[in-house]
Amino acid sequence: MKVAPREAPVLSSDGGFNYEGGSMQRIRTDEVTSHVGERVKLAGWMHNWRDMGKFGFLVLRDGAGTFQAVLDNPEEMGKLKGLQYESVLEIQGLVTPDPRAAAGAELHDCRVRVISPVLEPLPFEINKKELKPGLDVFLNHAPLGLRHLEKRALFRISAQVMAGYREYLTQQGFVEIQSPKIVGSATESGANVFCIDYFGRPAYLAQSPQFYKQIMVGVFERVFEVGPVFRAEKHSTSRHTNEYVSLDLEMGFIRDHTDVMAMLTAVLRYIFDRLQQSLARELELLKIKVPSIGDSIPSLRLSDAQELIFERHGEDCRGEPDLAPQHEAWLCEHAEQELHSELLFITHYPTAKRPFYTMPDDQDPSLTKGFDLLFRGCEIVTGGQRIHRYEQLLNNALQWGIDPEAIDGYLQAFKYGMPPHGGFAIGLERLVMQLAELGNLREATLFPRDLDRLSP
RNA sequence: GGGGGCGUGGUGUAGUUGGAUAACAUAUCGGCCUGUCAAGCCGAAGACCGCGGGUUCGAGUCCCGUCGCUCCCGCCA
Repeated sequence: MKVAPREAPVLSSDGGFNYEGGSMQRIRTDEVTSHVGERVKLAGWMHNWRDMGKFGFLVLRDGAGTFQAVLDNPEEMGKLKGLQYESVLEIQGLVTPDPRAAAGAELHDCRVRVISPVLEPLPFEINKKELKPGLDVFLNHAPLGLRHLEKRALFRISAQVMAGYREYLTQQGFVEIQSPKIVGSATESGANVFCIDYFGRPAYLAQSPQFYKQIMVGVFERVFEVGPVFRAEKHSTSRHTNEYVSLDLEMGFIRDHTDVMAMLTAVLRYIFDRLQQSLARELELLKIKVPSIGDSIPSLRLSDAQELIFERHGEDCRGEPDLAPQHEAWLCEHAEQELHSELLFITHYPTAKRPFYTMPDDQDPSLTKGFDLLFRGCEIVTGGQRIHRYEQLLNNALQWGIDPEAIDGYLQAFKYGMPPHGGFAIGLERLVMQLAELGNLREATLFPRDLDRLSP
């Protein structure tokens, strides 16, 4: 891009935020309307500038939102000359009520101060209603693109999902933990792990807090964790990345996996209610329809689900150990039409397909007390009851070809007594992706790590 | 690891069975405008059509290779 050289704008002598007359407290854009008739100071990014000739409208954006200032002084307007959008400005002005302004008020008689000028044109527009660039271009410019109001709304939702998760579980007597992300052995066989050099010894990035949260059930009974997990799978799909945030939980003294499913149902209901209360504007902006959860989420056994697919779609996947993405989509269609639910539990996956610590079903030990939760056609949670007796767990480990030595620390918890327990892991980005009906998991990830994306 | 699709100004797209100065929107730059809010109007600049080779009188368009992106499958959250 060729840019004509311009004259650099005149900056304040300190170039910073504090200056003479800077004794006035800066307020945020969402506080302005409670200062009608007063002079206030705002600071933020030049979101838009509509030059009408003798005057113009400057839309300033800060962490809270946007606010309009009217500039009609040639000297103040001249300070914007040569500045691109996203320049950081400070504006002092009189809060004046005006029905013509979207907020019902605006700043008049403004004085502008340039804090950080932006001189190079932006690679794409971020002050329009919709963000135009394709995924790749967007992600390469994430530091800029994430400033778009829709992206901000999305990641506020993401933050509130985490906050709601923490809030509800804390109320229910759960203790938040942080398990190590550098581990000495792979948690679950099969899944690929990232190997790192740990002072000359091989170590791995944790692919799940599974062992640690189970161990901590032995301490607190009820624990949860919000943290990153790492998967070295070389997959390239719209619903996988190599690092994501896992909302984990593990709880003791359960009757069976249905207690865990009930807790999951309750926490999701709480999160969804909370979103509607605290982020109504963001939900509206993104046209998000939050699903309603009744007394319970409908549930199907895997074998029944497969039977249903055979009957309704003619595809025979009966006997398969797992569902294909197409099957999940079909089942969710069915759940929405017949059961009036956008969420659907699938239970009783075969033992052979689940990890060694999964509790087998009492009636049929070839099946497990494990479940998945599907949401609008995509798997967002996996969970189940775990084996709590030492001998049974040890035998299973051996049967699965796992060296007990390698998971010695984990087994220790069981040797010294563990209650019946179970838990689950929600994929945060998956949940948000499905909630906002996005086409790609990366859109729900701030800085996605995938097969060939390591920055920004 | 396997399969499909797409690469055209900064960005997003159009470009017909191969045909002459590659179009549109927006951004950028200049000008006009006292109520914009995806501002509007006038003007300018900006792309050798990802790269390499081939077919042809002629390639953005067809073929081969290559690189990049994207989607699907396997695996999973």
